[in-house]
Amino acid sequence: MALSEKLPEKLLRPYDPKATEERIYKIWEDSGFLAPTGESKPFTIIMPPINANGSLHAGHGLVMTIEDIMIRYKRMRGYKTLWLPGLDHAGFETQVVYEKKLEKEGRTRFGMNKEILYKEILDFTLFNSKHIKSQIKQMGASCDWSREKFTLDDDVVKTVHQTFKRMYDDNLIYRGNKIISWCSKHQTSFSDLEIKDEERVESLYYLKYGPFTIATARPETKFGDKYVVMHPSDARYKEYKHGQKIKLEWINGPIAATVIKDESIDMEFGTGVMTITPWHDNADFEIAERHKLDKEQIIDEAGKLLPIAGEFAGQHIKRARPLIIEKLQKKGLVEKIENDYKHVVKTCYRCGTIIEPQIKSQWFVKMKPLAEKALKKIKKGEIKYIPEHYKKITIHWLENIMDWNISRQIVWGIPIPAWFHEPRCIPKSEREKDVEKCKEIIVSAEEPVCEFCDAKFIRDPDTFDTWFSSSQWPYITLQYPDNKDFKTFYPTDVMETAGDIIFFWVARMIMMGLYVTGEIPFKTVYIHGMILDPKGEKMSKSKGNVIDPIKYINDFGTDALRLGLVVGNTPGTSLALSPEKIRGYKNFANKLWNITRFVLENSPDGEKVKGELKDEFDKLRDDITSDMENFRFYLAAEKIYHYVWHRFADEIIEESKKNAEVKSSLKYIWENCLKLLHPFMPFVTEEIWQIMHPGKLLMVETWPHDN
RNA sequence: GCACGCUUAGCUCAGUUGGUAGAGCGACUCGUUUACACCGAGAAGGUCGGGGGUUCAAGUCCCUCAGCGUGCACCA
Repeated sequence: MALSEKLPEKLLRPYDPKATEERIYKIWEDSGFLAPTGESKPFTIIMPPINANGSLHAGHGLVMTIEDIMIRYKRMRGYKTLWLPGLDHAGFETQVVYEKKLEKEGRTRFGMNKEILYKEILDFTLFNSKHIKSQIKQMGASCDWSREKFTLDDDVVKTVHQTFKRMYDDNLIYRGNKIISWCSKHQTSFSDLEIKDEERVESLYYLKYGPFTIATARPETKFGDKYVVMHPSDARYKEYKHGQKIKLEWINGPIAATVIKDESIDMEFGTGVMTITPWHDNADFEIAERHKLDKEQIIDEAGKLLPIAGEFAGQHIKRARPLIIEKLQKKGLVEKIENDYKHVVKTCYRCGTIIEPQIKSQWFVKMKPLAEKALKKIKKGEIKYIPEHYKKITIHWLENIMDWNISRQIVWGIPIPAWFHEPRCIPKSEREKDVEKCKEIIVSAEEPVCEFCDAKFIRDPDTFDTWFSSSQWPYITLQYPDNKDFKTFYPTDVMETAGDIIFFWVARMIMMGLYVTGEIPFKTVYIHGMILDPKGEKMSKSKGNVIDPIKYINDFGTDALRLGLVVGNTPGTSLALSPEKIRGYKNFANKLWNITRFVLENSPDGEKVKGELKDEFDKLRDDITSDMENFRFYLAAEKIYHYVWHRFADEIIEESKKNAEVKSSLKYIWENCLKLLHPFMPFVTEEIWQIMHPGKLLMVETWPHDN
């Protein structure tokens, strides 16, 4: 009988992803199987929340592909799978994107009403969220939309506030007046991780400072320098005593300098003598703290000199430097200038502006106690890292961790629930002496009332570092502490993310998870590599080589893109993605289509495979299953690809044309191949399954196993 | 300065506990026979960065050198 008469008409034409993918996704969504079902063992992945300030990029495409592969595999293995999607307000990142938008419109955030600015960014974010979500669906992500979370949802903010209060009460968060990293362009402080080191060649100025010569790369900070520091055992300066005062002529006239002896001085550098600017330099700040020295601000938050600079006051430091040198030269205070001084400057990771350290009152998290708990768990191997060397990197970072500044001077973020007492108490007439009991700081989401006086509390205008809330993502999304989801799905199974946020996010999630819940937030960390452009270069907007994954989907179909992203992509290693590679996998999707046509036309139902063909397939199945269990998706994908095309299609089907027994085995093998392929190429395999088994879903078929 | 990673076919990369090198793409030669030209058959192409060591056996383990990349620290 000519079975082809029964074939659906579309099977007679090439496979058309555009006519298929959206329809198939809808079927999955409507099926209810995107949510966890059944009472079996759970398998959980919390999706790294996607920044809602743009479009999906190739890296996101990879996240969606790898996580979906894991979820689909486990779902077919019968696990109660939860893949929880989320979107990120992405505090500073989004604010920067929005500022650029404002700039294009000829506007600026400075001077804007804060509420209006917040509302505008919120609208912008919500608009982007819709777009991003539809792109996540285009990638075929079989995540549970009924549990979707946004980092500014009320319950998220509530938990973040609770954690802050708990840590404050536990003395793990403190208000510190310390030296912090300040970006004068973005007008906010940063944590150490947002600072990028950049090597530059600049001038090193040797200046006469009374009887000494000091070397400096930053003459514009030197106005307030009144301490001259040297090593206690430097023989060259043994005649000068610690605390000795020396009168000398400086930039704007005579000053009295005080000699300080400190062991942190490198006798080999320059002349072995330096002056310090504690307000604008980390090392100088430390020296000043040790010897309880005065600290004076020289540069304001916009990068302009303060009145202490005399005639230079109000000038931007960039412009002022040559003028200051000119003046020093006129006064005969410049001994020499070295123009090839190579050193590293700290810059803002977003705009490259040189970071100006400033002393500011900010909130800090005491990291040492948190890191210790995390280190114990990681060293014991309770969290598995793939690839493993990320474990070493994490341990190294945790062992040398510094306190974390979580205050940001930006509008777009979760407000810090802290209130400061008005500077002056307003005594309640009848109990005047109670005023001494007034609390300076109260941590509370709602405005507090002072019990002891009539003064008001002023809200901390700052917002949290976005990573402070992100680091709580696993237990927040599962609605710690009382929700059934938290009890069922925490600790989660896999955290799959990019290597560049291993400290920003992964390590902090471990610390916060352990602190708040007492348990690790995930058992395995899977770090994927970066996606590079076809030439192997990092994609960036400024280089103009950013690849839009949606373009690839339009040109070749999602399944082809997914396979292109996963084959040959070992964890932690970068992958150059080229259209040629993806085109190859588009052809493969079509190959599946044609195989199906041949199988349906030639192979009867119900036959099982026997003998060598069976042994061969069983070995492949076991091999691939083992690869899936061990996160070797790049190998599993390649193996099934190779078997289907070059063994099953090229040889077994050809053989079946002459051999009836082989022919009768085709359908059984093919159906099992489709199952093995499904996690990688969900759309085309599901579409084929719908043709072969109308009304059934491949997504929830059982993964091939030993009978 | 310290640490980590990479170096395998023209290109992009695999190679899981050591067993005598693979895939995709590209280039080459054929080919339309029961699905598929978004195809098939065939052949070409590598002293696995250099050097040394362990071993019966090394792309794989150890040492060393070089190049590339990344992270961290110091930085007057």
